Order: sequence, then structure tokens, then C-alpha cells
Amino acid sequence: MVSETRPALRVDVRRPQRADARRNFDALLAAARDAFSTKGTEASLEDIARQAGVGIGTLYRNFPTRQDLVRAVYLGEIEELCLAAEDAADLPPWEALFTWLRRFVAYAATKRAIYESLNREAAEFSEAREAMYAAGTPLFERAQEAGEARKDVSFDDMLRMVSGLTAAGFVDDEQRERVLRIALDGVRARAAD
Amino acid sequence: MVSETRPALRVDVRRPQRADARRNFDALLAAARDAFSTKGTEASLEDIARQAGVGIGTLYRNFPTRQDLVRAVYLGEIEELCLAAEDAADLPPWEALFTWLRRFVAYAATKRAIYESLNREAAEFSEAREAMYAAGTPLFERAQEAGEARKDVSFDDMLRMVSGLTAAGFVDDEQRERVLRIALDGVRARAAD
DNA sequence: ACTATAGCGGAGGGATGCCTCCGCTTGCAA
DNA sequence: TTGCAAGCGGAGGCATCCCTCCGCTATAGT
Repeated sequence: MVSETRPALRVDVRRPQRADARRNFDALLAAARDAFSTKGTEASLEDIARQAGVGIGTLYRNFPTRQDLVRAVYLGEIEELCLAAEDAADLPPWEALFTWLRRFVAYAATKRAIYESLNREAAEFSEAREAMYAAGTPLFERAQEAGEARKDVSFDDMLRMVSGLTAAGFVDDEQRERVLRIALDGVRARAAD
Repeated sequence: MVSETRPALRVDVRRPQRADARRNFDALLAAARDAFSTKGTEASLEDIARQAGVGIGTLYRNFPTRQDLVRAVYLGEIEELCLAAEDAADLPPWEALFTWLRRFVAYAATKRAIYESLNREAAEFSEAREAMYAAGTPLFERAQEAGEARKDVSFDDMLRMVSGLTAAGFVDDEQRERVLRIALDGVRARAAD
């Protein structure tokens, strides 16, 4: 047990020992992150290997199934998100929440992977998702207690809403930001509440 | 000139003459509608033909390219949406808008096709999209004029927001409805405005 | 009933993706 | 330096999908 100074999830996922192998491992992860974000988790594994500059065999040695690769990318992304939640904790309630959610949206990498996994059953995902919920929920509840967020909205409601926006297409980043703000205005407590 | 009693767009798309052929045509359209809604516009054409109970050759005769099939489904969906806007016109401003948007979300069929096409360049799509905008914008502006919708939000902002939610995954329909309501609360004019 | 022909369907060739397997290469410890 | 195991990469078998082509079927008009 023992949560270290940082919980950190086990993103390790069995990183190889030899220097060259480790290089390949990282290149694969980076290529996958990129491919998944632009083409979804159905992206061609052969493309990913090619993009990483390694043979397809190497990809399969490190990540025997597509799911393994998706999970590795996903876990890395989740970890980023958990750290971002810690960083935001110092800000005023609503701003902290908003900042974290913006990070959630902006972190292009796993956009689609996160979104897809939000529904996926697989146990290994649910563990990570719980970590993310554990990281984000305090921000949300703090905003509720400060009277800035509606009490009849759940964290899950809000996150799914935001993840939908994440997946949607916008003309440009300004519009994305604007729409995010609009949607979150719906979460904001109203004078009448 | 000449809007008929119903604009109706040309959804015809060259419907065949012979009775059996027309049956096949309709079955293909229905199967495609279904497949596109669940698997996106990349769904296997052979599956669609199989699902429709016709040979792959028949599919290609009616819709020489995938794009032709997508367009046919899309146009049908858009037409539904335009009609729904007319129907909603009798309701009070905000309710009319909300009713139309709910229809927008609920009409499962082209969920993804509409969403994908929202960005697609292709000219044939933009024409239909404009028809849809033309149908929905009055509802939105009426809500704005009635002081029920914010003036600093555009119809396009709102539609993209909603279409994002459309594509997102929810636990059940109640949650979808609830989240739609929350997001639209962000579009609603506030007392302070 | 008869027949011309619109329409049918699926075999099959080409492309791409998945994944396994195995002979070659190379980092690292001694 | 050297030896060897960890690691590499891609050929190739299998599956799936796309799309074309053409011999067969069944409709609709006479």
C-alpha cells in the first residue's frame, strides 16, 4: 500500500530494461497517443509502429493486444489529469473547477480514448477512471459548497457533458472555449437557487 | 422563389422505378441509417447490404460511392429536422427551441453523420446544412427576442454544443435529458442579463 | 402467356489490417 | 573483447473490406 508522495497510478506498465528497448517503448507510446487522438482507438497498429520507427513485432512484444496499448496511453493521460487537479486546488473554487475542466478538454491526446472509455466496462479502466473521479470530485464539491455550482447536478453529469464537448467539432479554439463556458454556465448556481 | 407547401429538399435521390427495386432501395436506406447511427459512417458496406437482405452489387448500383449513401441518409434526416422545426413553431419560444433540440438529439439515426458533416466541406452537405440552419434559426431568434436566450450566444454555438452532447455517451436516457437541460440552462438568459 | 430488359447477387481480385514466428542484431556484463 | 540473451523487424497467413463484372431472375408492358 503506501500512497507515495504522489499516488501516480501504475503507469509503469512494465517498462523494458535495455536502453534501446526503452526508447522504442516510449516512441510507441508517443505515436499511439498521437494516432489515438486523431483517429480514435481503431487507428492502424501498423501505422503506429511505422510512425514510431519500429517494426510491428516490437509493438506486439510491448503491447500484446490493442487494449494493452490503449490502456497504457489512457493511464498516462489520467495521471496527467490527476496531477492537474492537485495543481488547480489552490485557486478559488469555481476557477479551480473550470481550470481543471479546461485541461480536461485541452489535453488532446486521449480525447477520444477517454471518451470511449467512459463507457467501457473493462475493470482495468474503471480503476483508473475512479482515480480521475477521485481527483476531480473535490474540486466540484468545493464549488458546490461555495454556492457556485448547482447541487442538483452530479460530477458525472458534468464530466460527461464536458467530454461530449471535447469530442465535438468546432470552428476554432475560441468557439470551443466559448461553448465550454456556456455549457458550464448551466452548471453554475443561479441567483434563484 | 417557390417554397412549396413544404420545402422538402430533394431527398428523392433517384428512387428506382420497379417495385422490387424500390423495396431494396428502401431497405438499404433503413439499414444504412441504422448502421451509421451505431458505428459511424465508416460502417461496413457489406454488413449494410447483408442487413438489408440484398447483394452487395445492389447496394453499389443504388449508391455508387459510400458518400452517396451517407448523403442520402443525411438528407432524409435533415428533412425530418426541418419538419420538426415547423411543428414546434406553435409552442412558446423557449419550449419550441427545447423541443426541437430534443428532437435533434433523439433522432438517433444520423447522430454521427450529422455531427461529422457539421465540419465536412463537401458542397452537397453545406446546402442541406443551410436548410437545417434556416429551419432552426427562427426558433432560436424568437427565444432571444423573448428574452429567454442569451444574446451573446450564436445558433451555431448552441447547435455544436448540442451535437457534442448527442455524440457523448450517457448512462441512460434520463441522464442524457438531464445533461441536455443543464447545458441549455447555460444558453438561457439570466436574471442579471 | 411472352419477352425484353431492369434489376439482382455474389464470386473474385486487390488492398489493408491483424498477429505470429523466427532468424538476425546489439546492448551489456564479465 | 567477447558471448549471449534480450530485443528487433518484417515476411507471410488469415481475415475483412472495397468494388467490379457478368450470368441469372423476375417484373411489367403487350
